[in-house]
Amino acid sequence: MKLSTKVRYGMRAVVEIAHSTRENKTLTISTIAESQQLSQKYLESLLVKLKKRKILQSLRGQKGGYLLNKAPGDITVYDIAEALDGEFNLVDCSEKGETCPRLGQCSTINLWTHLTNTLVDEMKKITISDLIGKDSFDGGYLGE
Amino acid sequence: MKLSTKVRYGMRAVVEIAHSTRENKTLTISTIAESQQLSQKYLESLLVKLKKRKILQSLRGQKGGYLLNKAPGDITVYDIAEALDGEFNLVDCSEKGETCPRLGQCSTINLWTHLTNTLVDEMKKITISDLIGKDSFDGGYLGE
DNA sequence: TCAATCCCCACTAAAATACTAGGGATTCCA
DNA sequence: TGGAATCCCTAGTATTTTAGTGGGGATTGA
Repeated sequence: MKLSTKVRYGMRAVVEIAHSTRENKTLTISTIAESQQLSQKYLESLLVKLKKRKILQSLRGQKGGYLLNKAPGDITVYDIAEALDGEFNLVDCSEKGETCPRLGQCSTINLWTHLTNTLVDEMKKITISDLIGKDSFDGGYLGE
Repeated sequence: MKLSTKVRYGMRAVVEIAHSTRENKTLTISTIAESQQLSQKYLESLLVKLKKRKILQSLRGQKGGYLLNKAPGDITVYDIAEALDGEFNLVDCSEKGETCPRLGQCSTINLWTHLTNTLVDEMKKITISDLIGKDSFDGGYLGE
């Protein structure tokens, strides 16, 4: 069970854009694609999804590029993961339709939803601020 | 990102075996395979892994079958997940080798390890007791 | 002797992931 | 008006992971 590369690329792209936005600059697809070593086309497909979820905004034209659409503190890790991978769930909903013939009621489904919630809650607590603030680099919220 | 069927099947199998062990009975592969609707061969491959990790024990011969090898309270959800899917990690270790050329030091790797730890810690807190105790069925630790 | 685990292997099928590639429209600054 | 950028939609491929299926023979113990 691995996190998709989409989410990892997307997260790093948002972090890059956040730094740039802080300096009132836009960031172009080609710039990000180069720094992350992936194709412009593929990256574009990710950024479009993030824009649809209002996480990013974009400007067209010669001085165009991407910007954050919200304050870094208002963008959670979950927002980004959901935008790129869809709703987060460790098991498919169809599982709920299954019944455990031996136990009458399957006790494991509660376990999976509990674990899903644990992870989702944590992802919702962490924002882009936590990732770009200087404090976070050494000993902050996510530090060792 | 979904939990593998291995872990789901394996967890249910262990729960079944736990119930059976409580009554001092062994449980055969064929019995479990029937109740879970999967092939004996495939189930066998899962149970063998669980046995290697000392989660289960088995008896051969005519009255053979599977039993828990530990008290239910000593078997965590993580033990089972790790036995069947390998070490749990939301990102591959190779990620650590990557460096983010723009930021000097990539801040997202800490995020992924943090989330991995969050989930692993939670899985280690929950044991088979939590799943088979009558209390857990309504309003217990995992109830809802 | 028979019912069970044990152990090892080879193979397939299906699904998800991770891209690649192309093309044309629109916008906006210089 | 030209060029640099996003926008938008589509089709396809390649790789990897997951999820199994199937066979065969050895060992154990009531």
